[in-house]
Amino acid sequence: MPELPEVETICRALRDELTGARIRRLDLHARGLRHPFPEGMADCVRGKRIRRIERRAKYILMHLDGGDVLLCHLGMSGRMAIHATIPAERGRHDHVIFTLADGRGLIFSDPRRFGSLELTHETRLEDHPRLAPLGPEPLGNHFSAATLSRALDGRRTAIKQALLDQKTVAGLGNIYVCEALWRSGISPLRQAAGLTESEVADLHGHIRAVLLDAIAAGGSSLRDYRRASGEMGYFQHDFAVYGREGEDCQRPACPGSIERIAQAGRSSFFCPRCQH
DNA sequence: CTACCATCCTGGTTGC
DNA sequence: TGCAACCAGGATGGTA
Repeated sequence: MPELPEVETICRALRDELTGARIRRLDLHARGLRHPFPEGMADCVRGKRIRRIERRAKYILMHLDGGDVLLCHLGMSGRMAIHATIPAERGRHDHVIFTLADGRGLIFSDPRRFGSLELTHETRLEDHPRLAPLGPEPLGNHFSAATLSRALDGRRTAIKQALLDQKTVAGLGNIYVCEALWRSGISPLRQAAGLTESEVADLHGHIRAVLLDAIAAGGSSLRDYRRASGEMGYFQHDFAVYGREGEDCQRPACPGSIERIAQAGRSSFFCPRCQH
């Protein structure tokens, strides 16, 4: 479910609340979600302190004592919530429960079970099969108009598809791709390699801008997403196109209305009047 | 490379 | 009101 801004919002809250906390125990109430939980994960993390929490693409990385790293992906419906105490009754989709030494709980729940929780080590983090293929962080220094241009070079697939591909740039999903393309005035149907240099430069800037705007709003709360504190994000009110099929285009003086089409089985929302 | 398909699951919404 | 169809923010591996 969550895309980069939602994961970033959750990550910041977890970082504020959990850095330095010690894990008393980890209880797994499933064999795994998208992937099986690693053998011995609960034993490995027991008693360790959470040293540092960071985000890579849509993954939450929790660095523990000894260099072990928990790699968590929320999939489409995953939630991470901090509780002052462990609730007496386990929720239907609470698959992973961390009990901290101070009595608090961190609960990973995921109705659709597309999320994942894996264990690796700092020394081989970048080689991890989930992380190794990822493209640059869109808000990082290695993502520039030039690197985006290079990533799109020679790709005959639609720009919509190319941007959803995590190898092009990491962390975008359906919502923010639609929004960035609208802000850029570029049709999702355009061939990726066919964008002009100036269009790529616009797109690069708008990808960053829409992500920063969404992070500033605490992410977007559609069905499942909540911040780690349980609060909603608010960026869904600022969508220009996502989920706005039939509504008037918000671009000043544009008489168009938002259309929805399917690309590779996913919905694309755009204004055919001002996105070329 | 590319397009396309299926798959992992559950739950909310829509339409009859 | 009931029920079935459809839809969903993702990632991956297979096929042609």
